[in-house]
Amino acid sequence: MTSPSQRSTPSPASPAAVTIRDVAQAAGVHVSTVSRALDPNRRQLISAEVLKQVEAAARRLGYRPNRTASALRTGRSNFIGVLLPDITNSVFPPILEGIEASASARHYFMLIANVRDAANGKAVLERLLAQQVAGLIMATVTRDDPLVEFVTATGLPTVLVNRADDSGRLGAVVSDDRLAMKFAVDHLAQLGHTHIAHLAGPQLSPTGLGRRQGFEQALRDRDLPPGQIVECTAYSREAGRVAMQQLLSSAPRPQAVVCCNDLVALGAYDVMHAAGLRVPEDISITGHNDMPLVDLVAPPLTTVRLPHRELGWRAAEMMFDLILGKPGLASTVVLRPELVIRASTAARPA
Amino acid sequence: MTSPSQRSTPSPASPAAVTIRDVAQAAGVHVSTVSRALDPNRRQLISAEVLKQVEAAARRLGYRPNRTASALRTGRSNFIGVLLPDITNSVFPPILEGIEASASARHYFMLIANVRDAANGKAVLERLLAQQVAGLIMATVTRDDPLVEFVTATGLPTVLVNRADDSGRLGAVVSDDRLAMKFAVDHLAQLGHTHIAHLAGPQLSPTGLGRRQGFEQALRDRDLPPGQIVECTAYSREAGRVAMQQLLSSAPRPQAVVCCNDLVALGAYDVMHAAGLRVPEDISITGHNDMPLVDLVAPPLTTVRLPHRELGWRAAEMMFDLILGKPGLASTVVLRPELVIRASTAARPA
DNA sequence: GTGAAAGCGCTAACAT
DNA sequence: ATGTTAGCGCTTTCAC
Repeated sequence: MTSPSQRSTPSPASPAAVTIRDVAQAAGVHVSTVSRALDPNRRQLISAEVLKQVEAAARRLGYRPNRTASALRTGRSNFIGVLLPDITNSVFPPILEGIEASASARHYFMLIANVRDAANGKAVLERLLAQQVAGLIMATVTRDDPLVEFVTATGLPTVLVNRADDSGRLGAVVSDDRLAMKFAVDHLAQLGHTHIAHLAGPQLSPTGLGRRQGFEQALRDRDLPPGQIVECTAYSREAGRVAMQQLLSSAPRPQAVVCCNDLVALGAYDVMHAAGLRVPEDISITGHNDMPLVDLVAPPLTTVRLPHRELGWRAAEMMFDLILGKPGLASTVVLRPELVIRASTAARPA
Repeated sequence: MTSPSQRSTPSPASPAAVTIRDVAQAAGVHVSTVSRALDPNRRQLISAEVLKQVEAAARRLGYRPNRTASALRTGRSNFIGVLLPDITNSVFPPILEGIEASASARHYFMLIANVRDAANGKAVLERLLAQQVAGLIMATVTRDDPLVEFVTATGLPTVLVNRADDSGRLGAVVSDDRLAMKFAVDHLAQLGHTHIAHLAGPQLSPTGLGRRQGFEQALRDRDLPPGQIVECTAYSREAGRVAMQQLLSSAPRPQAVVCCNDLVALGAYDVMHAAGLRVPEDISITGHNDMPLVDLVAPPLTTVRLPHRELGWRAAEMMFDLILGKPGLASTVVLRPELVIRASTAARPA
């Protein structure tokens, strides 16, 4: 005869939340019957009549099952962790959207942690583990990241996205950086350029290294001479400016510059404009990522489009396969990028 | 004498997770002592010696407190819900960053729900409530949104961001849309324009209405004649194209167009280019939001910059005040935007 | 087909 | 200063 509000020790957060006990009482059945009736998978164990009564009572009382309690009891949460270096970087929102689509279809929630400083990575991961996340997606990993070791030791189902794991211990979904560079170099070569430079990303990041190697390989495949390479300190417009400045100060001036990403390419634009050089008449420029609006800058940027949403979606699907114990078919999935030709690349003057 | 692996009924998700009981046993003390020793707020109740032993045991065993269990016991989760209409819309990532900064400083996690279709809003909210979120931040609200009624009824501490609540029932943190429009109109008036039009946002959204009213008021304040107003069906480049087309087909052609956001302004660019009209020589254009890269489009867009990160941060702080039962000092916080003058606006030809 | 009972891992009275 | 005890709300054997 205990009323919902008659509970004792810890006072409920919201005033008198309705529990499964209240529903059982209202429906005149046992709590376990309510539990079964409200679970789609076990609903059929219940007689039609009782089922109806339970559902009516639940609705009438405004019953909302407490996921915290069921998670504790079953040992299964419906959370996945997502580690990002910078949510305002435009490559991540579509990746998140892909992850979210996969997760919410399974009624999972993402716990997003924006790990600005890599030194915090382990602490954040500890907090995520304390929340009993069922799996993890990491977009933060650098080469030889100690976090990979740590997360492997925990046994948490983990997949990397947008970054491969050199050690091969973790699954990953990435875009084909080498192919992307081949697309860019081939396009420039077809335009008649022979002296092609590269503004490379930080060589600590797998993408930075992969794109640089892809660039070098693509030149070799075409029998072109090795191009100048300047390493940027970051994937930013500012870093692009610095690198381009450095590139231009070294003779001879390249006919084309393949940039590790769009922001770096836009930094190169800045330096060219400041130096009175024209894109693409004096130097052709290519980017990487196809950020929103790079089709509207002057000149519209030729770049490589990555399947960002697909990247996130596939990474999440792979992680859920791991969670469900499905045999891992692929350890690294490599998705195909696409060259988008706009107006920042042009034929070499005859 | 039960070993960690000897547990019975529900098999643990990860093999033999270390519990507080294991630590207690290893340290030779009671679980409640461990609980106290590991809580910064109650640590001082424990003798230095025992404290050291407990900490050593916890570290040695790799103990990780289970937040699910403590949340169930205390009735307090460390989750906040965040409702977004579209995470790939560039205004939201910096807002999320601001929310995340506030939340993670308090050791809370965000549960982000991307509510693409407003019809799903209530279902998503139910799922969020089932997770026992301590508070909610909504960026999805339309005017007279039924969700406001629903969430008010639940009593969940809720704050709107980037959208005010017409009914005044919920706290909100917004940018000053009227002031923004005044900035834009004053700027154009100073350039000599007298015939100024507005591509308005959907009038169902609070921002769409507020900006439109701000526009009209700003014209009146300057004793300018009422301008033509075309309502866009969305805040998109495509909707901007459609609206601009409609505006140009009606005589007389305006000297300047104030757009409800940057994408709409870029849609207006498209139509102008297609019609052989020049920005700003033939028509000046202003945007709203200062999206990334609009400083690099041709011509660089004059627009209104919103303090997006601050918006998110303040909304989260307000929500946490509500959660902690602090007296709500402000129901709606209005932040000041800033006009960024670039090259899409110019003086009226004499 | 339904009920009884146990217990997930933790915290907070209440002892002592 | 530490131990005892009683649950938080739910699911899942095990009976009947």
